[in-house]
Amino acid sequence: MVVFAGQGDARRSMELLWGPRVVAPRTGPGPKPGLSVEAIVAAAIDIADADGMASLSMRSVGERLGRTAMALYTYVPGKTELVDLMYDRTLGELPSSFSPSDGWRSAALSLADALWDLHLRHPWLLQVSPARPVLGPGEFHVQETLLSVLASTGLPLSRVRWVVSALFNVVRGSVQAAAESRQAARETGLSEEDWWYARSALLRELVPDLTARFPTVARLGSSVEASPSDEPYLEREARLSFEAGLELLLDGVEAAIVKASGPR
Amino acid sequence: MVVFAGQGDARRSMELLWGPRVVAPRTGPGPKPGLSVEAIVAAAIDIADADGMASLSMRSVGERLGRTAMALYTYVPGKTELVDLMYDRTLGELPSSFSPSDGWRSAALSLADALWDLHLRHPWLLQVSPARPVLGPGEFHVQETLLSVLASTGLPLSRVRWVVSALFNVVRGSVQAAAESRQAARETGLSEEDWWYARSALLRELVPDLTARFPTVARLGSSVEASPSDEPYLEREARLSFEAGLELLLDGVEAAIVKASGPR
DNA sequence: GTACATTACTTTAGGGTGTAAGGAGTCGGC
DNA sequence: GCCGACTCCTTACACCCTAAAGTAATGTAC
Repeated sequence: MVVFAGQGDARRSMELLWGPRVVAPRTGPGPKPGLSVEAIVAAAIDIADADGMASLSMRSVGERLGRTAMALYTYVPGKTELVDLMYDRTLGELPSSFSPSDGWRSAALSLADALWDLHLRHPWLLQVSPARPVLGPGEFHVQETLLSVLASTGLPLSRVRWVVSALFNVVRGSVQAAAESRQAARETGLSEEDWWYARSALLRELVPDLTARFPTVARLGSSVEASPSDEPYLEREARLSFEAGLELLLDGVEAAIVKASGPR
Repeated sequence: MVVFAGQGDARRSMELLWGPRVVAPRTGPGPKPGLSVEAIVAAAIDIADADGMASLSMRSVGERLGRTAMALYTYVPGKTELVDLMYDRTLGELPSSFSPSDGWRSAALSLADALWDLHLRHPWLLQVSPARPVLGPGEFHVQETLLSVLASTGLPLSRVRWVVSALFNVVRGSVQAAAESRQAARETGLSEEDWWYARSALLRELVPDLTARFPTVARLGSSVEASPSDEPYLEREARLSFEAGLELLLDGVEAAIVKASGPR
């Protein structure tokens, strides 16, 4: 299920997101803090990377740090805020140097590539809904990078905004397919090919009139099966879909540039 | 959180997806079934539509039907399979008549529109991950509709596949923003404008050097604030992003058509 | 008409989850 | 030396999904 974000105390959340990463040692009474927000977030990210978002619980994070679940509540208001922090810190990992010196198109391509890699390294990112903005430094960083690269097209910023959002969606959608292909293979133990084979046999048995009911899909399916490969199929497919969708989108951008500068 | 799907008994799941909607009355001993798979799925969809995926539990579905949670397990193997059924049945609602008689572009536009509407009527669809295919009739129906409309461009089917996936991703991404804007306003009670106002005030306070650190984002933000409207902002924004992204994509498709048929 | 197999449904129970509440324990400042 | 502040833990509750076992209802076969 998609994890929601950002409905707790706004000020507290924002302070956690933007506050200094290393807190100055407290000068008051009481025992020294044994943990820190950053340590908690890092542990949570480790867990999510290794075992997926389903394994992320306050208990599991606490255990990894040698504490109980409740110990975390001293540092973090709740799980949603923790997820926000994980999301934002991870987005902050995106490299920022995409010089448009070689033209906006190649910069956009390598930026999209970096985004793809980022999501594949942290597949749980895809289970955090991007719709409600977190408004943290990482998110701003990504937006700034995307916007500034696409702004070098010369298009008005208000249109660049749409381009950015479409590009982001295309990347997210296709990398999601790739990530879940991997995850599924690992979790079910079934290789993807075996899974697919079993399913299509079942389909043929239970729905004999499949090709008649969905002719175009069937046509596509047969053309696909004719060209097998050693690579995991769905993952390669996702990568191709990513590249093709991106090209399509950038062609659209190019057309928009021509249209905007053409009738001068 | 994203709901996963399809890891139970494959045969049972497929039979539920493709089997007849009205089961023939059983002939044999035992009490008469008081429920049916379809009734359960319909109740679950009602709950998800009204109160969101978070309120969907086996208990809540059972209660709505006047039964306990466990009663459902006679009809449905588990919650994941129920979600699969909900997903697939809902996708089946997509209208299918998009005649490309007025040209592929207008057909694609109205198809995308119908997809948008469908997702806005059933926002929980966006919380079901589309990566792992359910392989039910509804999903096939959507794929068939998308493919056949885009196939009328004349592009080779293998490329149409990419177009379909990119289009689907753009729709999903933008409608997700719109849906969660509504949902957030309803759940938090805070109007979106108020929410945004509070957040941006906080941002200015906690991050005084925001415009220096993220100049492009800041430039966009100021240009946006200059043109307010009575409509909910994020939702309108999402709709505009949808339309613009779609146009961009279709421009890309047009360019591909020209390129393919040009050098003849 | 009665025994039996079969099915629908409930109850109980076990192992998860997030987190509210209150009770230790620990340290600095007076 | 003690107080107050603070961190951390234990306990507890309210949910969640679902396995297992028990109960009631139904139809068939004798």
